[in-house]
Amino acid sequence: MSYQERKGILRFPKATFERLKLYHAFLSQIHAEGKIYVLSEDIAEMLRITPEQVRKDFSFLETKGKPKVGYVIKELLDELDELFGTGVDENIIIIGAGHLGSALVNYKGFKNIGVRVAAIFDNDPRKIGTMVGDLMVLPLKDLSRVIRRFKVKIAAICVPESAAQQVADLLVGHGIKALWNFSTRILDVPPNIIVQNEDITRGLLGVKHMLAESEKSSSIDAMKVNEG
Amino acid sequence: MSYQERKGILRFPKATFERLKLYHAFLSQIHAEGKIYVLSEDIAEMLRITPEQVRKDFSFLETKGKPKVGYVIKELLDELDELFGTGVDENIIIIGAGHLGSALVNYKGFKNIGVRVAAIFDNDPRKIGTMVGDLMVLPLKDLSRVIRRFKVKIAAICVPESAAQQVADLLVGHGIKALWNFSTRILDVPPNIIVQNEDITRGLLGVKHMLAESEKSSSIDAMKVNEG
DNA sequence: TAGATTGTTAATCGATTAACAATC
DNA sequence: TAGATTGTTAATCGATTAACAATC
Repeated sequence: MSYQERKGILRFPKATFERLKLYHAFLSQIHAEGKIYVLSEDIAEMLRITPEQVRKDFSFLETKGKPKVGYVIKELLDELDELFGTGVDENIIIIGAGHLGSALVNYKGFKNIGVRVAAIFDNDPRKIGTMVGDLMVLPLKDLSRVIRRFKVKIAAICVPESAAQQVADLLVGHGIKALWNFSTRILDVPPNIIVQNEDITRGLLGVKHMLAESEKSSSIDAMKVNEG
Repeated sequence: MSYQERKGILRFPKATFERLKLYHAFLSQIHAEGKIYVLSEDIAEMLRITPEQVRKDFSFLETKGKPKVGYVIKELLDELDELFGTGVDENIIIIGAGHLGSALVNYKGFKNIGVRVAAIFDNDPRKIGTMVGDLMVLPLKDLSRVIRRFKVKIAAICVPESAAQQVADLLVGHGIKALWNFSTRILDVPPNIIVQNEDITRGLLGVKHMLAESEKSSSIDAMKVNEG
């Protein structure tokens, strides 16, 4: 029985799921460094959580550790890879060929999580036809064709805030299921559409706040914040 | 008594603080559209939470609403602006003049949250001296001078994963207090250093997972995920 | 074996939801 | 006034932490 099938039954607490993504990142890292085993203590230290939390989270997985030895990194990683479907490639499109859109096209990390950029779009005639990385910038009229051809379900919105809602409407109209929103705009879309807000200013607001706090009191814990 | 002073006493639950950032974004939006009042119901709908949650969160603020009228948008916004210190400018630096670093330099949203990019650095001789937006790419040897001169506390890490830890060590060595980490690397830094992980692949992992879930069951709620 | 580490259950803590009185 | 909406307290739910037995 695969994870896909089991998932309906075996559910993770939301908080656990968020941390599983971090474990995945850290485990990939130390696996690449050639490490074989890892202790809950090692993971906890890097992620600034407790070892108990790590073990509790892992108790939702099938991988088991050995007392005094820890967990086999590869085993955890394989289970998480299957859980996150990093092997199953998903085609995404990017709307907006500005700085951010271009950065995404050239982003190297997608292959690790089973994501591929199928196309990039813009409505500026001066950008259409130019190359961004390996891709030629397409006009929005090609949207429908590309979405159908590559079975695209996820679209990244990299347009100015003023155009974000309009673009979201257009994408939803063409059957896009999930919006990866890099604009600061809070999007208004039907409830069945997944929205992942990636507005980076929000992270910085938190940092500014923590800095202000730490300047007053020197005893600060839990200052490592992770997205997710 | 200002918020800065009060903050030590008046604490927000962490979950509330995260939502306050979203309220701030949404309120900015409708304020710009010229709206004067807002109901907890309106906010809840856009943010995919409940009106009760909104009112509960607002109960930690000083701004009060009026039954049947709602909240004065400007009043909420002013309080949140003060709370987040969006008026107090903070200088940040960017390490890595690749696609992402350049996108950040050109990012328009910083001014809304009181952040200014003071400089961008790279160690590639071919990039040093070139212009990125209004800034000239500086060599890392200028780091110390710039940090002191602009009282920089926050640094964005936009270098490849392989260089991220090294860059983090360098920055911490120069007195940087908060790392805004765009690499996929989980950084190992002293506990008094604030780390905000902005690795975007993590958001996409969640989206892929939700898509897989929604393909099995059609009754899905809580699918709008916000960074924080 | 003794000591270290895992895995799990129980206790605590924090966050959300429900209920409802107050008020416009 | 009646109805809608806020603000707050109490009840529920979920997540973290503590405790500790199992095991290598």
